[in-house]
Amino acid sequence: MGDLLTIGEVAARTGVATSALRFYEDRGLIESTRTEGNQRRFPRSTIRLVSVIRAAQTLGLSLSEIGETLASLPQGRTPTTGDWSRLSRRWRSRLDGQIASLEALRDQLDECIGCGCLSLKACGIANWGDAAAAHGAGPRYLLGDPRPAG
Amino acid sequence: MGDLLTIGEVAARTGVATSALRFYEDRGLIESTRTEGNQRRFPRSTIRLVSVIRAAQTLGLSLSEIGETLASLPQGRTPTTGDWSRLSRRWRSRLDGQIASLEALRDQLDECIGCGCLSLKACGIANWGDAAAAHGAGPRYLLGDPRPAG
DNA sequence: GTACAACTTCAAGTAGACTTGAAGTCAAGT
DNA sequence: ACTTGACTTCAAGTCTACTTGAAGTTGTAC
Repeated sequence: MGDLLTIGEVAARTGVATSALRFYEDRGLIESTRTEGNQRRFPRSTIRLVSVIRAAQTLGLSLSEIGETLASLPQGRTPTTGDWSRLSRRWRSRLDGQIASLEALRDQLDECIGCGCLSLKACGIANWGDAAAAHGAGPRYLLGDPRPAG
Repeated sequence: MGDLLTIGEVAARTGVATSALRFYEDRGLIESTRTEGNQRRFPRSTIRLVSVIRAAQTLGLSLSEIGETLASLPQGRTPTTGDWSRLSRRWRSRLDGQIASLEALRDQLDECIGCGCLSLKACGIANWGDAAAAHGAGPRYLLGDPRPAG
């Protein structure tokens, strides 16, 4: 009723499971204070923060990347209008890059539809594989994984 | 030298690790014959097939989905020009959908850049979280996960 | 003052797509 | 023949992002 929310309230308002919220806290993405009885209490701003985290995930960012970005905000938390704007702009760039990747793939696919893929040398599909391989082995992120391997 | 390749040769030509190729075979995505000494020998067409598998992964398809699609090809393997065209067209649709999702997200982000995200009610960012939550819990696929949960 | 939902921690499980390692076999060059 | 690199199988490990379960504690409504 003050401006502190229980983990269940945050879960209800964000649609994110309490287990996920504890997980986020564990990873340093969100923070809480504790009651005398050791229960978590989150500031209201956590709701917005969780929304931002979910949005960033939709953009393909990993939790650790999101954490780094959030940690780089001036005071570490409770960002200002300008902070949000910068964040939005940064993610917008990433989004643009992803869209561009997909469009390139679409163009290749269009060529492929035309050629029927019977000539490996002529068809772009052969190069898709090569391009993907250039990123090295390991778990693969979607959309031409712009992330470094580390 | 004939038209049969060792697993190492397929790996070298596709950039996909031998362990991954064995994994694909295990999942029924590719097939091989065996030498008398029990070593795998792949037809040349496997190179193209692996390229297609990688491309499909870039589109966000899971290996099992890719397997289903490939299995639905007329004789199970060695597809014709028309088969590839149909595949390409199907995947092109998916690609278009993904691009549309990202563009929608970009539009929301643009609104957000304008509003500064200080008003939860007015800003689209609050709805990103809601939209994501609507997909339910569990491992999340990128790009508005168009896949069913099963 | 007690019932009961909601909370706590911690360990283990899940899914997808592989990789790594162990222990042994095959193929090709000299 | 023999070495050596490529191959074999199978089990277990890796990574991300969580979920599930067990066993116990807290907060609040009645």
